Amino acid sequence: MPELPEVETMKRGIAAVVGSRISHVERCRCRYRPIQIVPSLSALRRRAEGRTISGLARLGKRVVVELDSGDRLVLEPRMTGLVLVADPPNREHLRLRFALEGGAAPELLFWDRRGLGSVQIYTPEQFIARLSGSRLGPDALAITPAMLHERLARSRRAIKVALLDQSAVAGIGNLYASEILHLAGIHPACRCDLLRVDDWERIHAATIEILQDAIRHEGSTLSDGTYRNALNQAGGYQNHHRVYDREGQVCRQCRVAKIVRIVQAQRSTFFCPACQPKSRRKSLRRASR
DNA sequence: CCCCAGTCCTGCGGGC
DNA sequence: TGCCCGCAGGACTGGG
Repeated sequence: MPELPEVETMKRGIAAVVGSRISHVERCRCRYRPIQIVPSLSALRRRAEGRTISGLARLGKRVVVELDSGDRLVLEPRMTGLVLVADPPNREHLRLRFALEGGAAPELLFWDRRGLGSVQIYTPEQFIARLSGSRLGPDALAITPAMLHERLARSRRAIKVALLDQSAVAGIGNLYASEILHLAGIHPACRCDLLRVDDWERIHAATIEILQDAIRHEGSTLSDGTYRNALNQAGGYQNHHRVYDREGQVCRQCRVAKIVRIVQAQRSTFFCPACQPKSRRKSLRRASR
């Protein structure tokens, strides 16, 4: 579930690892299938051990650990992965341990309950080839209204489905796509190619506002409790959700309609039928009555 | 190229 | 009480 705000919170939470030297990389013994390491555990060890962490970045839903060699260590939590510098929720799902020296944090941990996450080590060239251009779009907090329009406006897909396309814009996942469209007042099933310029401007503004607000609250920890920050603490944004996981509850904006859940591309979408009408004309007619 | 369905994985909750 | 099934949705792949 970690999307841009959760991954940004994880990245900020591990700031203490910058300047530390990675003394040892250890794949934890556990009864589950080992998580994917690209290209391999031995390559990760060879290229990371002895190196100093020179910086941290985030790209979409990935944490990027920059090494003094120029190599980039990419931590990709996917559904249930966590990046920690404190004790993880349990030991049994701990996947990878980076022992550190010379800094404030003794270790950097990758924990993943479902094991869908992935860890990669890339040269600068490999990093660009894998994580830019046609593979991964601009980060959702760096994109401009014009870029968003350019990358999505010709698509015939529903806007909610298109916002999940990481090659168009990186960082938005299933939860925040619903939140963004509610703030923008746009029905999630609207076809991208039927949206107008001012619709894209509202989607862009809502994207920035929702993601920044969620970062301020350190992300969303849903009822399954999986997401935690780098210190194994829950986020707070779940208490501010406009629509996500609120099916049947009254819309916090209009205070009249009830939130509806639909399925798009095999994923849940939540929206308010009053605040997000299918066509603008209908809502204008309603407003003028 | 565009888009969708299927796949990976584990934990949990509902139905019987 | 236990077992089975469906669901959760990150990214990727194969195929229409």
